[in-house]
Amino acid sequence: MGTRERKQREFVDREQLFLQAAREQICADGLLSLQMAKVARACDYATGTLYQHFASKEDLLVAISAEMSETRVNFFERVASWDAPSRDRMFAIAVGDTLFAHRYPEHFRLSQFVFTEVIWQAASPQRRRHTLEVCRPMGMIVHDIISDAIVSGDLDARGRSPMEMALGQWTMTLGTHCLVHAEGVLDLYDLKDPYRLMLTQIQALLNGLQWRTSLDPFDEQVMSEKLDEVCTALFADVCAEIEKDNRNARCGSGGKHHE
Amino acid sequence: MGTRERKQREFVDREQLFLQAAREQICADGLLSLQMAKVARACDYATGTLYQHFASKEDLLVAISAEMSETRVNFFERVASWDAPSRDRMFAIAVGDTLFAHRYPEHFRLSQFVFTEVIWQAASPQRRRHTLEVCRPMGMIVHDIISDAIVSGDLDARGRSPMEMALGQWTMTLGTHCLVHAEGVLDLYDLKDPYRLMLTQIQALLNGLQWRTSLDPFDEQVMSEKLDEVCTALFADVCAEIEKDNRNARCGSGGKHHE
DNA sequence: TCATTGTTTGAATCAGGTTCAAAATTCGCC
DNA sequence: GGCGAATTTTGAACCTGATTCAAACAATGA
Repeated sequence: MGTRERKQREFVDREQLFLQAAREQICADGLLSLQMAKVARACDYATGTLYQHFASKEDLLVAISAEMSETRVNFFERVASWDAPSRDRMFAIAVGDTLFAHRYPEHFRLSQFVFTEVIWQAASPQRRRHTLEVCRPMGMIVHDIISDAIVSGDLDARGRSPMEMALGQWTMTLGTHCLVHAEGVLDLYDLKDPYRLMLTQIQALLNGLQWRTSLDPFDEQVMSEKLDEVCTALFADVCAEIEKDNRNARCGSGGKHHE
Repeated sequence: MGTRERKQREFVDREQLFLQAAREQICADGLLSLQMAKVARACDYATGTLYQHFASKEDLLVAISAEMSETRVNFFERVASWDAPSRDRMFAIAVGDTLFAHRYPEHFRLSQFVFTEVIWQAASPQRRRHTLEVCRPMGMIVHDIISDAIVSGDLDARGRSPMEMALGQWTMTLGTHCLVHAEGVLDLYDLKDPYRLMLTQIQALLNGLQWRTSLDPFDEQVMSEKLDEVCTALFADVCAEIEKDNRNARCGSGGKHHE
């Protein structure tokens, strides 16, 4: 009899339900006002039941972040299976990330919070392990792109490991996400459209690493073409959705937007 | 009579005292276990008095971060008054930041937390304004370095504003700080000494921006020389302190170190 | 000296995360 | 179906720690 399996599945489903409800609450009222009791109530369960799934509020937050990361991994996977020069794939990673940030504006806000010592350490070790596991493929995909680049002669790593070569782009995207969510900071210097600026800087970085084929990052024409290429080849659906959603409330599955 | 001024000064002193105590508590027991009542007690004041200075716990955290940022600004200022080629100064900014991170390991951990929506929004508007004001000079110094570079012909900004040109390095350093504090992430890919790797990537970026004079970022010899140059010219004291403190507990003014 | 105004105090309040004994449900077996 | 054991769910009670505020205190000034 599949009783055990059914139970298992129901448990997973319920977890999904909780995660979904929590995500909606975050989108609707902000990270600040997420309350365990409210999440449980919203799903018609008692508070205690929620604690069967998540060891603490922090644990829940990390779990949400991990779940969204799975979607993010999917963006990376699209790039991995793209048949294009290594440098274009590397760039596509960055583009995918900016699209992801547009499509799920809450993700990086949450993830910035979650990777904070206070939250991260308060989550259960299993949760932390699982979360890192979920994120791992992103790194591996980048790793493979760089390996390809080295093998094919597009890039001379000069004895550096692939991930060491990746660090610049990685930190640049990460830093951009941080900056975007640090309210008021970009305004200090009147910086608009940080993601577009980031893509320019990334191309400059790739040039500096002498990753073939070099291009002029300040040529708007060329950049727009590169961007379009990636969007149509890999992220047509996402771009369409972003278009559609523009000027609409949207988040996860349709709560009112916070603020 | 200077009664008003004396009062004012005493108030400022007390605030300093609170900030100091809070910083020590964070260093000793971690961000998690900072307690308002304990901070007040440690200074021999009642809890309520602490609230004369800080609107909330979050407000206090932001204030600590702002205070440490003043020290960080000092690092930037040293670079600003350095008589060296623009590119070397730009690089020195990054070096200064890595030294700052070594010297005050708690700062970026805290600042990552503080610029999180949850904390930032919970601080008082005045505090937020003041904090941004404190940080502003850092951007301005970078701005001026880039302006110099453009004027002197070291850099062709191609119509970009100085801060737009700075964004790559800015986000790269920011992202590196984040990564360093995201426990477990660097281990995933067995990355050691992220700050050294960052400096390499930054040189690559500056090359990619065609910022004169280009150098080989993968030449350890050259990089070490550049690094030494900055350390001896601008941060001799800091480097000496770091040397000295190596393998010692230290934080702010000598609490036991957390974890 | 006494009223006034401003400051400090810390016990009381409050919010919300977490626990856990009791109630409900499910399961295995006859 | 009926019964007791095992598991799951429940939600009110508990607990921690931030925040408040009425009373005590201190400085000011006439």
